[in-house]
Amino acid sequence: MWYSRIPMGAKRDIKTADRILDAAEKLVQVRGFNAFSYADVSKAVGIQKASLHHHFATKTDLGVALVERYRRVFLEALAGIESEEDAAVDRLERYIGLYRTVLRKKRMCMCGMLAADVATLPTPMRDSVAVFFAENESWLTRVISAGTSRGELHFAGTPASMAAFIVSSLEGAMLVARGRGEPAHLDDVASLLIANMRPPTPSRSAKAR
Amino acid sequence: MWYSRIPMGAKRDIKTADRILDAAEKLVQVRGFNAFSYADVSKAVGIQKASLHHHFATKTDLGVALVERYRRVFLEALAGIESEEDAAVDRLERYIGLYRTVLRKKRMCMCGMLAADVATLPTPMRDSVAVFFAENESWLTRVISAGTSRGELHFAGTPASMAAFIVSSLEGAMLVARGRGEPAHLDDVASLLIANMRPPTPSRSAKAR
DNA sequence: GTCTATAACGAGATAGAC
DNA sequence: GTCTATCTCGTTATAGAC
Repeated sequence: MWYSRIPMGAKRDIKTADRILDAAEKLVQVRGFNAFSYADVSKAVGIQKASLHHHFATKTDLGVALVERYRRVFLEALAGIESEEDAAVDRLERYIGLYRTVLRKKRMCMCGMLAADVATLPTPMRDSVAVFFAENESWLTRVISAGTSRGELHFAGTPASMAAFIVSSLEGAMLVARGRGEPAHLDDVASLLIANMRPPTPSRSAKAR
Repeated sequence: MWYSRIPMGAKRDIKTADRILDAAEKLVQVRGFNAFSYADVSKAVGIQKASLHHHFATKTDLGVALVERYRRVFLEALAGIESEEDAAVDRLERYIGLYRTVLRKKRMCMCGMLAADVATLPTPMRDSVAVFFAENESWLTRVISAGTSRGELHFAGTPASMAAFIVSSLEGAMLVARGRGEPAHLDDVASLLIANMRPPTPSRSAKAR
């Protein structure tokens, strides 16, 4: 009896919870945490409002689950990049690609969005958002350190400060791209970012002097 | 009769409207457009909710007035910088100072905030936000063009693309600073930004090769 | 121009049947 | 696990007295 009910029930539960998370994630990325409601999620998932509370008792619970899943998925993507690319520039291009993919779906980075909403967020969500940025900078610092020591990158400042700089530039580029209504803005910023980190090519740097 | 009433009435009207705008501006910069209410403004200004509607009939009207005033004040600040500083780097430092001042008050750039809320904004607000960024980039492009032609700046890319890059970096730095709960983040990004735009000093660039 | 009072609606959340 | 029904509160906005 129990052995037939629990696994099935658990499976269904997980699936519905994920569908809720998917819908809520999109809503947060497009509208922000304060501008979506259980009614919106209800419509998107095709389930009644009250049923949502069975999976996520409060909006805070839903929000915390949302950020934690986002962080986990992002970290997995970073690990994938590191295993697939060797050159620092290629790794950075792939990193930028993550942002591009989000913006192409007309969304903002979820944690960038939540950073704007930070004053109104429940504390556990706020903390998790801070960790997201710390994790990003930490990964980038490692990639950049390896790149500089191999002479693949060149810039003023430390790898850690450049890592922080990259996160800010890309988050800002997404934000401004939305504000200007011009998705291509992110591409322009990304190009310039990479261009200014490449080691000087003897033939080209002639123009500067 | 009319000559004594109209000027007085008009004066009082403007003053209250400005107090409302001040309170609402702060609320938008801290919480976002969807996370503040007429009740919040009412409390801050010390006037009843219904009275607010006399000055700004709808929240959309208030929002449009808010962005337009913000743009105007910002443009005046930019004009002031241009008249007080000559060197490109000094002008850029002063420009960055505008962002620093906002963040020190624990606020986000209003248009950066509204860029996050863009999907939920009434169209006239959205348009005005887009113009804010265009105006910023246009001013920066002029400053950077002058700086590069005088040899005060050095970087890969065009003045216009660097202007867009600077706006994105600073908006992103404010956003991430809030998300991380570390106001100093903006200073770090600003330092690196300037450092990577300075022309190469012969003695120091020795380290690179 | 400001007030009190209230309308009309949507939010997050709960109770309890199935 | 999902449903219907309902509660309570906060939201934007209006009516009309002063």
